[in-house]
Amino acid sequence: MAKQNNVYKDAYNRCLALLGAGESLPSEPELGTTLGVSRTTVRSILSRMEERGLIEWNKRSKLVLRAPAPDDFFPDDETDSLSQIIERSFMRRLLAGGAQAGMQINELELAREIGVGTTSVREFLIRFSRFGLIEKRRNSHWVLKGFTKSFALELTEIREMFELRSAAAFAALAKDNPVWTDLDAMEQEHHELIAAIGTRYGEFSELDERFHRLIHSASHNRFIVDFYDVIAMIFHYHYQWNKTNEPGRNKIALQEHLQYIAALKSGKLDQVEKACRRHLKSARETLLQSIPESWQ
Amino acid sequence: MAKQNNVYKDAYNRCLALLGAGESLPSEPELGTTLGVSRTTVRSILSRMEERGLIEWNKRSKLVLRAPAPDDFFPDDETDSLSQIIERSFMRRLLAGGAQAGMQINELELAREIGVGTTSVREFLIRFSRFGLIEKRRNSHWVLKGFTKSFALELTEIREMFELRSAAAFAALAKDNPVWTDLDAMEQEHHELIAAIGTRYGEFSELDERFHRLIHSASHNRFIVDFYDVIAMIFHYHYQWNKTNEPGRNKIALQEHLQYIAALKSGKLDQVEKACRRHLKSARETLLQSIPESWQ
DNA sequence: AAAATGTCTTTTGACGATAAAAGACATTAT
DNA sequence: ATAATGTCTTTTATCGTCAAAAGACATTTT
Repeated sequence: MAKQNNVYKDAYNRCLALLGAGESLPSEPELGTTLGVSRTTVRSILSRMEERGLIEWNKRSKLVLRAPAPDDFFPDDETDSLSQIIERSFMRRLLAGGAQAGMQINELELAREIGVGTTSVREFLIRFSRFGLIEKRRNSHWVLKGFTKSFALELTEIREMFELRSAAAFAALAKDNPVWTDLDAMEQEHHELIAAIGTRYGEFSELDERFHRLIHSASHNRFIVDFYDVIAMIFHYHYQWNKTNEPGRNKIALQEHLQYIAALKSGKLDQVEKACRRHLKSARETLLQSIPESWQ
Repeated sequence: MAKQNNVYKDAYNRCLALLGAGESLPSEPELGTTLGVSRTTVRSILSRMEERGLIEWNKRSKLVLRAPAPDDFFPDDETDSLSQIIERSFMRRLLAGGAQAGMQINELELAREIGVGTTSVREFLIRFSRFGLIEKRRNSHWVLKGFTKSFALELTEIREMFELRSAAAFAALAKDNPVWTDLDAMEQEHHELIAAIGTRYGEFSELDERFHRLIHSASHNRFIVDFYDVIAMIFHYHYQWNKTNEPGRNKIALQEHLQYIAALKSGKLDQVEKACRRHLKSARETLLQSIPESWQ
């Protein structure tokens, strides 16, 4: 097989959600924009929907015949992109413990075990290398540097530099800048999540990422903005890894965010710095706690 | 063709330089270490040297028969790695002017024009993306962000943050740390280069990179150290691009380095900061001047 | 016995091929 | 005349393949 049609399958599943709403579907270009795919893929989706009796399709008219049933959806594991599959598989091995610093990474072996071609694994490793966890030996294997304490410290050092600077830039933005509206909306979301933290604590991770990305965007610096990808990646897996007292930790973080937001709104730089430092310090400590002692 | 044997050719050329010196060559493993290649490649090199009558090879004895002649060397363009070829070719187009921000980058077209496979071009673009000059649209083309003024400003902003921090860490290192010896040697090199700046100004670029990398290494932070790759890459092509008053500019930079070195040795943090700031400011201005107005 | 050599196996680097997905252009509908 | 559709071309994502290069192991030399 040359290429999986997961883009089509994923877009098809997302398109099923649009069926309930109206009486008929919008035009092909509009659907393409909504789903983030080309018209070619939209037309494949519409073809299948017609075949499965979900819609009646005749040129511009796309009448919805019935609501989608559970078995209309493609299975979740068929909608993942290859790079997601490889990333998950790779991170599972990395965090599963057996991964010692200095270990060699074998492209061919990885590809065989995951069941994909070597090209995809190579490309993944090249993209992954910017996270600072692996390193290439010229004309030879990759070396695992390990998810160690010093990795976490180096990562958070940069994070703190970048976020302090971004926060200061944010606080200095004119009050008519649309980011303040975004911040207000997020503040509201924080209150709602704290109120229901007992059941909704799992939603913290996503809100946390959106909040910090908003602040970093104020730096107007692509290197700072891009670096948040590294942080988000590490924290994403860290959250999956360390579940001890998750609701409690998340509630504290949310409260720190609220103080941080208040400081930003006040426009007082010393308060912004203080609130930012406090929050980043506890984020760092949480990250450090999740690294097993054995990895030093 | 599956793979070029440029590793072998490059190592062969470098190995020819070792022939003049002694009466016979060292062992295969030792040669491998010296040349940075495997024993397999070393043995291919020795085979060819024997065929060409350069050495007499019998097991451990590798007697040198004659000094290498100019036509013993492989042509320079056969010793470059594919990624170097692609990088040069890509940067030439980028700096040749026709490259407007927002332009699409076509993998297939690039591959055809350079005369290489698409896989190599894809891998190059993925690696290159960390320089912040291009961006990928999912399932689609790459977009050129352009070598613009704002790119230069974002790059130098990070550079200044990282280098100020590294310089402070450097100045605080214990006096018995081996980096001080390296710094002394480099100071000497600076004096020598300034004395002969009229003819040797072309050597500045390499010394500049070594000097700044030494300082960054004191940060003990992989993200700071790795970021110097981005700076080095941009300045490498910038130096090739902007040749106006090169000896003069380089002399000034060398003198700034000397003040910077003196400040580091003094251990006085305020002086280090001042010298570092002054040098980075003039480096930034030189970079900005080389960006054509038309690129805004 | 420690290191070097001879021989063989495995992995990396790079290519062409192919289905999926994007995109271009002419035609048709409102 | 603007936008949507039908049709066709081009590009991207991924694979299998193969030579170059690395690496492993047995054998030989000092």
